[in-house]
Amino acid sequence: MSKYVTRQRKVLLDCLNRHPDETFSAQEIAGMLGEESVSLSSVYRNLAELEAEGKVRRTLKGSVRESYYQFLDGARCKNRLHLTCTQCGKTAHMDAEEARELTRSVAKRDGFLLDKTETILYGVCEVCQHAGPPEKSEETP
Amino acid sequence: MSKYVTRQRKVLLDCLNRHPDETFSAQEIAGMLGEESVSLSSVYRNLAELEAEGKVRRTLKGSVRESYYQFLDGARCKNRLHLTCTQCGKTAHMDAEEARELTRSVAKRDGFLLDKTETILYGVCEVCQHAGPPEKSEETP
DNA sequence: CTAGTTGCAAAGAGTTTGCATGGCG
DNA sequence: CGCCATGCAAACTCTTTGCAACTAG
Repeated sequence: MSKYVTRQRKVLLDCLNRHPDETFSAQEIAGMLGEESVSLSSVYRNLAELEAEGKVRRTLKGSVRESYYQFLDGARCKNRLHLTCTQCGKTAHMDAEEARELTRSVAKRDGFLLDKTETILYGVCEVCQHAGPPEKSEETP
Repeated sequence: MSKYVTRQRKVLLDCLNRHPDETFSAQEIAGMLGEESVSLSSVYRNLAELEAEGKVRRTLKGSVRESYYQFLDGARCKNRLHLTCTQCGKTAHMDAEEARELTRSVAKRDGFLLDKTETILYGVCEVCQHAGPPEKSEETP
């Protein structure tokens, strides 16, 4: 799709490459790049292109009507399932073997053909578990 | 929350009860009830209430910016994971034992604490697999 | 009668699009 | 120089909200 290598495109890709496991809204991304650097519409247009190329995944977070975009490292994501932390937003990759087992189990027991690219498992990652639950007002006395 | 039993509320609940495993957008629901029967805003307001009570789950489908609502049968969903078919939109329930195994596996191998209420596995259900892939234009010759 | 609900229309928020300008090749 | 990409602002869509009228209990 992309025929020209523009400054904006470079800045965006650079940013995504630096944050392979995180998800951001279009507005957050525009903010990270500096509002003056890339216009919001270009961010949207480029993300849409990247999504079509399979280099970026677009998800809908929580109950909000806002899209979140995540850079996909082809090699790391191949045949894996994603584990996204509902607290810090980072994504871990289930290893291929484990993913295969799950796929097999679901196929056998439920007759369900799991789609690895669409499915995301939500929960709390190791780091956040140890950090304890998010404090309600301040730290627990 | 709901203190009064209004006609609109009855109609909506009735409809949801009739379609426990399917997901619909607010507009689709309003349509099913008959536009003249319940106003769109009331549909939204009641769904929001039901969601807060945990009787309805709100998800964001595909890459669209539209919310989809699904009636949750408390008993059936307890401790289960949901398997939603990307083709027909219906949801099946992974049995409790299988869900427990998966939770355990993910905890041990990835240190990830799975959230059963948030996670939905996407894929193709048994029926749609046998029905073959969705025809592109018409039936395969 | 009183307080929760409804409907309508207007306000909001995120995303998309039309069009002129700008920049890559 | 030609065509793609950018920016801005207007257009869109889904969802929320304010407010007066309505109605369940």
